[in-house]
Amino acid sequence: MTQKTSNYITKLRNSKLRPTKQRIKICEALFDRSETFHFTIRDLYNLLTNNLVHKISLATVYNTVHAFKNSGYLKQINIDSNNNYFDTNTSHHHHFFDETNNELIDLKNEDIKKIELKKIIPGKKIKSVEVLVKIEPE
Amino acid sequence: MTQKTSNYITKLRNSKLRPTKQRIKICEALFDRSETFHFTIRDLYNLLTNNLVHKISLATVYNTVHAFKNSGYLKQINIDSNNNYFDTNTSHHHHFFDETNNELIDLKNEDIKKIELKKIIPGKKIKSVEVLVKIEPE
DNA sequence: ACCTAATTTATAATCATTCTAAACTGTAAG
DNA sequence: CTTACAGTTTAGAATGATTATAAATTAGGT
Repeated sequence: MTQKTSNYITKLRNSKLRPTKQRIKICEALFDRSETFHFTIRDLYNLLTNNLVHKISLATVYNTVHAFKNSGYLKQINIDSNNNYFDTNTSHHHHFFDETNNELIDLKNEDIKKIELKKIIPGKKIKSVEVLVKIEPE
Repeated sequence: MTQKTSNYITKLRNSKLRPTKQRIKICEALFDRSETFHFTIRDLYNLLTNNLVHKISLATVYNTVHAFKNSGYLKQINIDSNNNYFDTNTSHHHHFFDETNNELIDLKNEDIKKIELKKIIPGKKIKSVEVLVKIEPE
């Protein structure tokens, strides 16, 4: 077994999932990359079923992606109600979004000046601060 | 005809919509308010059909809200894929979102220190910068 | 190799949203 | 004031994403 595969098995076990053939294939599609990967469930499903002999059902893709999201191995990005994206970059960061081609680009936390709020909500604490920068051709 | 009603008719005409009974009712529900109103289409539909004798169809609510969004009289707020909100506050501002009760709170642009990006995308210009602050009980 | 609980899968169900086409209405011309 | 017609409303159908179901299959321990 390769180092990569045993790494996937660890991720799966940490997500309370047994390492099955289908889930390993999903891990390969998601994590065997040099760049971060922004995708919709449909993107991932198409990628998996176009390239592989053994089909993986849509339900399994949904279940596995959501388990990884819940265990912190994937981040969900909220752009708008039409596009539900996930991100393999789980560090604290933000995004550019180009609506002309639905392209997402990471904006590293250090590439944005610290966000300072002058307003607080009594009885509430801040859970997260997300910035979305929409861009368009010049 | 009241001042308010003629204001609604102006909004409708500017949105390329004829002022019909249904659309005036929708305007009253949306714009006859002292505070900004955050709502989903379903919220608005329930509000309209619970309180009024004459029913308004869901399709008309969708059509009218989207026309107002396109003409700039409403702003769409992207929280997550489950909740598609609209906002009667069309000024440049941001939001707090409390997931425990799905409550949205405005964060005025002057209540946040100017956001400065150290990264640019060649060939692209910035269209909008949206900040979403998720909060939770302390 | 067996047992059992977890998993996969096709399919159905659900939910938000959009589409459709027939009935209705606002508007402007006569 | 009436008419004509394009715009509007509406119920219901269609769509598309997501979730649920339940029967067949599989993983992991004994």
